[in-house]
Amino acid sequence: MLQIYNSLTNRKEPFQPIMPGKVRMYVCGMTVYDYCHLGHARAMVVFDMVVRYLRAQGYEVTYVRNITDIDDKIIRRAAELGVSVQELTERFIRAMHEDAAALGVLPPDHEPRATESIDGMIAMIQKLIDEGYAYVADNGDVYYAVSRFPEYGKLSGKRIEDLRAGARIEPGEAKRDPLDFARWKAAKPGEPSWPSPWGEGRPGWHIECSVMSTACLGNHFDIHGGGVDLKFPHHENEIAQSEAATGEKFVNVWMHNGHVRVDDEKMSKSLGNFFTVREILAKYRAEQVRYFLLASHYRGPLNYTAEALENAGSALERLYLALRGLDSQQPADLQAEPLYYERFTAAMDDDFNTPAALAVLHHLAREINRRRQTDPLAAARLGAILRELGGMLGLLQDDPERFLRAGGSGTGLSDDEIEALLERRRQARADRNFAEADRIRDELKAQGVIIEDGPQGTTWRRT
RNA sequence: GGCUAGGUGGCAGAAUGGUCAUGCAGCGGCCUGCAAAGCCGUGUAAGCCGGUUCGAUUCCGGCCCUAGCCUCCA
Repeated sequence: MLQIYNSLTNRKEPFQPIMPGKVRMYVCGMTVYDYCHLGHARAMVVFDMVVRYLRAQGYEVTYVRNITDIDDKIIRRAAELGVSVQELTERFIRAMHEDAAALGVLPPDHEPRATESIDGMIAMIQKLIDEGYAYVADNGDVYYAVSRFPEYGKLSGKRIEDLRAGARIEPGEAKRDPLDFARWKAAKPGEPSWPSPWGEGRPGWHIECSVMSTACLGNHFDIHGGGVDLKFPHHENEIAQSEAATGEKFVNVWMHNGHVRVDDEKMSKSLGNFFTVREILAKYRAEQVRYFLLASHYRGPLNYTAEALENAGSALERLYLALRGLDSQQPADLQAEPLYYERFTAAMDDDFNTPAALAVLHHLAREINRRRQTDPLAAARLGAILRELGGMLGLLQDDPERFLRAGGSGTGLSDDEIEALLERRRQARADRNFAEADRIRDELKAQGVIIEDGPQGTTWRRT
């Protein structure tokens, strides 16, 4: 039975979909004004893993991940770069899709954009005004009246009094209460704007997620995810808006992934200590990065270090080495070796414990290596299971030989050149000229090629 | 200051009231012409102080420390 840690109740709960066999899930995507950094990548990979596992367990999943393509930072960035808001957002949406694909992140079923949901936002804001949850201020802004929603703070565990003590009102705002937040911002000159019953303007943050999620998934759905930094105020405000507007419970299970850190500090744009996915992929293999992201539990912090990335690469290489040379035509019969499948499932059912699930993959690799000489058929069957379970994590889907020969760092030698050197070495070994054979091996090693002499001949891989 | 996580071996990182995590690195052995890969074996642990218990890394309390949120953020 799948247990998921619910941020709303702060404990693990058995997962019960609203509609049997179906899961409706929404995850907050990016605000597209720059390239994805590793923190964004973590969120994408973590929830991709969740979707893959749910599907592998037989659930029919509808997965929505939005794009926020209008907000203050986007407007500012476009102005800085001297391009239109649309040019800017298109550029970074394309980049985000490239990064996601590289990391093995499947496209969501729906990817709504804020700018395509303005009508829905206006409708929801109007509803909030009609119901008394929002008001039009003197300056033309529309604010949500937090005091009207008694359950405000239930997700983040905050009390309204505490929040009010630290809250402040920015110049130019016309809130009745410091906690109130803008739902519609009156247009300023030169900014993108849309017509509304309250005049030209643009939506405030938070409303787009309430609108896009309920539009795609209904007023009440199963899972809502995002980084922990969105818990407050973003998700708190989403609940306040959605439940006030629809009168229904919004989301059953809230899932929050932990931060990526650098030197024990949160990786973030404002601290400037971030690494973009592009920078990282220039140095490390995409699947290695994915392994790294899944090698610690999704709710915990994840420290970014070169050592950890290299460690992930070695661990992944071990799994591919186990798969190399096996008969890949064997079907994956998970029930044939129930021990591994049961342990894998037990790990994943425990709030998506991917580190424990990866340990099961390594147990499989060891068993394959033990048996590959004495019982190749059994080894191949275990290999099929290893690939199948790896697939549930979005790993091990590459051809092992291809993966190992590709290596991480580029080498100057082409495949043909390597093969030619290996042929010369074969001859040298046949002549028992080991000095020459070793010289060629050292030459290859200097070029980043590791060779292995086995019973079936010599194999090679790039480091 | 308020709220929330957490402090595990050389590093990363799980589970667990008494027995193996796992990976990387180390050491010994096997295999190999020598390597590599692999297999076998092995060492290293639980922030500090109390308490509960036959027994605690695991439960409870206090303290110390770290991170996050409280303002834009995945």
